[in-house]
Amino acid sequence: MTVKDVAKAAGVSVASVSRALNGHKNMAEDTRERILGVATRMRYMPNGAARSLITKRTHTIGAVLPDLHGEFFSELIRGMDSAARARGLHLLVSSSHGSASEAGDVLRTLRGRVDGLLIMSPHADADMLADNLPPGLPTVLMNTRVSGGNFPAISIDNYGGATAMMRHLVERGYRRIAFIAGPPNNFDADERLLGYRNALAELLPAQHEWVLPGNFSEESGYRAGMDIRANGALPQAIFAANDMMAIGCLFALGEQGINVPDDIALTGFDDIPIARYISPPLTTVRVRIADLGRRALEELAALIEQPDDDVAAPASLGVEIVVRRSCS
Amino acid sequence: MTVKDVAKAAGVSVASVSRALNGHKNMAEDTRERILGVATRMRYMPNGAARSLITKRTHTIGAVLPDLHGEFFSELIRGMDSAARARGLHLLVSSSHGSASEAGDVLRTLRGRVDGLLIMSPHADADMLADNLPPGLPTVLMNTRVSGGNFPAISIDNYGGATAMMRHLVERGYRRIAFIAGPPNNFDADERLLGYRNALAELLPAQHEWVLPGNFSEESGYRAGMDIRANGALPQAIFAANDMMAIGCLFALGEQGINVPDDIALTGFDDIPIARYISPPLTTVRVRIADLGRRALEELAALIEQPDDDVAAPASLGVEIVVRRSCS
DNA sequence: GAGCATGATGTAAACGTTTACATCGCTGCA
DNA sequence: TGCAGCGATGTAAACGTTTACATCATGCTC
Repeated sequence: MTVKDVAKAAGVSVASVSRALNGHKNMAEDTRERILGVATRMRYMPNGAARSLITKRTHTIGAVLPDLHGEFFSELIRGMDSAARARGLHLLVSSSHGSASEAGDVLRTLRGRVDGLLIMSPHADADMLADNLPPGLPTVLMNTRVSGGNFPAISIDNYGGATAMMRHLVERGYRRIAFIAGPPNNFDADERLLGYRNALAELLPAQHEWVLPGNFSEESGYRAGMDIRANGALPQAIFAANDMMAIGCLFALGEQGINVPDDIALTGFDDIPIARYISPPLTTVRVRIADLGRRALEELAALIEQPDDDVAAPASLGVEIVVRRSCS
Repeated sequence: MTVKDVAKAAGVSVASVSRALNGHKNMAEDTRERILGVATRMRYMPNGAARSLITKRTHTIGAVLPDLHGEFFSELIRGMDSAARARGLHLLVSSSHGSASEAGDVLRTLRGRVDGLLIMSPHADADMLADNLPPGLPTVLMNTRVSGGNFPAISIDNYGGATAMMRHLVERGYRRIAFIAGPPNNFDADERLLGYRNALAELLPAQHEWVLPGNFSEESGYRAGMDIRANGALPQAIFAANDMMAIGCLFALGEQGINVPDDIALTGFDDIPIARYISPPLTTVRVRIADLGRRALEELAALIEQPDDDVAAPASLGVEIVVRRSCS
C-alpha cells in the first residue's frame, strides 16, 4: 500500500523506491527494474495528497464557474479539458455560487488542492479576490472584469462582435434595429449592449436606440418577441444578445404571423449548434468558446511555470459573423 | 500561512487552532473567537493536501469519462455537479482516454486525490479495473457493463427505450422499419440495437431486420440517409440510435426530396435540445441524462458513507417516448 | 597502497495538518 | 487538607511522500 511496504518487499530503502518510481538518474538499472517490478506486482499506487504536500504540486487546476447549464459551459469545459490533458493536468470544476461569500469559500478551500485557478464569476471583484484568493496562487480570469488588482484576463470580444453585427445589418440596408438585451450586470451582456449602442450612434446617428429587456433565456426572448409590436411599428431587424433569446423570439414572431426574414430580420450571438438547425437558420456571431477555455488554461499553465512573468495584457478572442438565412 | 503561524500569533498551540477551526467542542468560547479572529485577520487558509493526508478525506469525487463532446456529457456533468454541490463535494473530471492503459494510468493517479470514482469508459472491464482501481476506493459505474467484479452500476434503460419506440412505431402502423446503428462495441449502441432487434422479432416476426451502420455522428446519419434507397424501396420509418444521426439523416432525406413525415417517419434517441427545434420536430426517446449523473453520484456518496453496504443491484433509469411531428 | 572521485544507496527531516494522550488548574466534596 | 473529576489546553506522533545529506563500496591515479 505505501512506499514503505514496497521498500521492505524489495529489500531497499524508501528513498530508492521513490527514486525508481520517479525515474531519477543515479540508479543501477537492474535495481530500478526490480523495484518497479515489485511495485506493480504489489499494485502500489502513490498517494496524491502526500505527494503534493511535499512537492507543492497537484497537477490540478481549478475552474470556478457561475453555472454549468447550456452549451456555453459545456464548450468552455471541453476547451479547458483538452488543453489541460495536453499538459498532464487535471480539472477540478466548481460551479453555481449563489453569493460572493459562497464563492469566496470555494476559493479558500481550493488552497493546496490546485496549482492554479481559472475564474469566471459575477462575484469576482478586486476586494473579494484579495480576501479569498490563496496568496501566490496563479489565477486567470475569464470573461470577468476586475477593476482593481491586475490579474491576467481573457475574454470574448463581445464588443467587437456586437459592432460587427451592427455593421453587417446596416450594410444590408436595415435601419430600425431593435436589441434584446441580456441580464443586467452580466459581463457579456453589458459589452454586447454597449457595442449595439455605440455602433448605432456611429453608423445611424438619426436612429433612436430600441432596447428590449431579456436575461439570455429562451423564454425572455419569447416575451421580447411578443412585445415587439407594443410600440406600434415593427423594427426592420432584431439583434438578440444571444442565440437562445433569438430562438425564443423567432417562435414568438411565428405565432404572430411575422415571417423571418421576409418581414423582419433576426440575428443572435454565440453560434450555438442549434442556430444552424432552426428554420430559418440563424445569422449570428460565432464565438469560439472552447478556445476561450483553452487559451485561458494555456495562459495559466505558463503562469504556473513562470510565476513572476509580467502579467500579460488582457487578451480578447476574435469573433466572426456567420451569415445564414434569418437575415436576407 | 500555516496553522503554526496562527498559533504563534494567537499565543496558543497548534492543536487549539485546529480545534477552533474545525468547531470542536471542549473549547472556551472566548479563545475560540480570538483564534478565529486572528486566523481571518492573517488570511489563513488551510492546506487541503495536508488535511486530506491525515483525515483520508478529500471531499472530491473523480469523474472518469470517455469524452466531453456534446450535450450528453454536458448534461451528465451538470447532474453530477449539482448532486456533488449539495453534499459539499468537488468534482474532478478526467476525459478522453484513448487506450485502456491510458485510462488505467488515470485511475491510479487519482489515488489519494478523490474519495470515490464515477466511471464511464469503454475500456473498463473487470481485469482492467482490478489492476488499476486503488483498492478500497468506492466506485460506481455509469452506462458501463462489467461482467466480472460486482460493481454498483447505473445505466440508462437503452433497451427499454428502444423497444418502447418500436412499439410506438408499430402502433402507428409502420411495418418496414430501418435502424441506424451506433458505433460497434459501444454500450449504449449495443443495447439500443438489441432492443430494435428483439422488438422487431417479437412484434413483426414477418419483417427482416434492416440495419444501417453509423457511429452516433451527424455525418454518419447523413450517409445512412443517402444510402437508404440503395436496396430499392424506401422503408416506412427510420429509427436512428441517437438524435444527431436522425438529424443528419433528415438533411439527407431533404436533399433527395423525401418528405418527413409524409413519405417516411423518422425517430431518434436522447431528446437533445436540438430535437425540438428542427423541422419537423423529432419524435425521440427522452433520456434524463442529468439524472444519470445525479443518481450515480448519490449512490457513490452513500457508498462512501457506508463502505461495506451490500452492492446495490444495477439500476437503470427510466426513459419515455416524446412524440413530435417527425412521425405522423 | 593511500587517497580520491564517483556512483549507488540509506537515513532522516520536512511538508501542514489532525488527534490521542498528557498535563494543568479548578471545583467540589469528604 | 487532600483527592477525584473535569474541562481547557499543550505535546507529539502520525499520515505517505520527496530529497538533502551522509555513507559506503568501487575503481582509478599517482
